[in-house]
Amino acid sequence: MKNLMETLRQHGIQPTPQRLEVARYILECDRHFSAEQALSIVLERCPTISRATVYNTLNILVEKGLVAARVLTEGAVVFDSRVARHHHLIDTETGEIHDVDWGALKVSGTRSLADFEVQEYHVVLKGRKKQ
Amino acid sequence: MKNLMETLRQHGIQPTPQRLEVARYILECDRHFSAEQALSIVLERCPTISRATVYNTLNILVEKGLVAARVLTEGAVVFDSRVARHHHLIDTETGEIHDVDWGALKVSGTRSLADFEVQEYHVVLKGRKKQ
DNA sequence: GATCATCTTTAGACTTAGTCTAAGTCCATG
DNA sequence: CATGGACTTAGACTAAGTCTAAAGATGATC
Ligand SMILES: [Mn+2]
Ligand SMILES: [Mn+2]
Ligand SMILES: [Zn+2]
Ligand SMILES: [Zn+2]
Repeated sequence: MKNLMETLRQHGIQPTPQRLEVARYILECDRHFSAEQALSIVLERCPTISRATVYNTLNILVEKGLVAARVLTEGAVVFDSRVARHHHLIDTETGEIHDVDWGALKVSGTRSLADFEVQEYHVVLKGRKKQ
Repeated sequence: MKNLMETLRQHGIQPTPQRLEVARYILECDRHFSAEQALSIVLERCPTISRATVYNTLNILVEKGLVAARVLTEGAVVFDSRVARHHHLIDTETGEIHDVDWGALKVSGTRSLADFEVQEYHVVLKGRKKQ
């Protein structure tokens, strides 16, 4: 959607060609992707981009709140272009990660955790498609 | 507690000296530990044990239900000697992982997730100690 | 427009967690 | 004693990610 360059600027990120390619990938791709996935696709359009730049860019985007980094499965951090809070369901057969709307689940008790101040939480579900 | 050798046998695991050392570590250590942590401590008592054996043993213990493997933070799978279901709270300042009793939180809505059959779920909370 | 500082990118080395392999050890059984 | 199975070992290998040092681009200032 809307001007990528503008979006980056509004978030205080200098829009370089490399950063724009990474950001473009995020808009076009699956919601959840790893840094290595992003790297290999961005490389097709921008054959000289370095691994370091892709990782740096993703980390900047996380820092500035444009994507979220989530630790859901083994092996690689997953970047999530949906930053609004929601839960995740992992298909135990395929490994696919599905979003679960925040409103679909209700968690109670988080306010009463003894001497901890809870800043955020989310539910990680595992299951499989019916049938 | 109780005879380690017996426990392994009861779970269908051949109790070798190396496996007993790994199991002993689990009983004595922090509840949540990484494979590399286990390796470096077990090495002190059993200086020729190999990395492969420690990883293999941990994986067998998981398979047989004696410990649980959890993906909670970046960087390494965490093994959890408390296998009964519970939630986790990650201290954002120290990185420490704390257990939250299953009964302390209530999650509703997991049964009504459209075409998914939920097999298990847990809540991952982030926060910090009050004060 | 030339100068200089700062920001950014690059290739590749490096690190860490984890897996794999091939050879060797240690039984048990015939 | 021979064979086989289960187990361990060292070390090579892989994959994700970080770091570095040098080169390149940008931008403010004169
Ligand atoms: Mn790995
Ligand atoms: Mn790493
Ligand atoms: Zn998501
Ligand atoms: Zn736990």
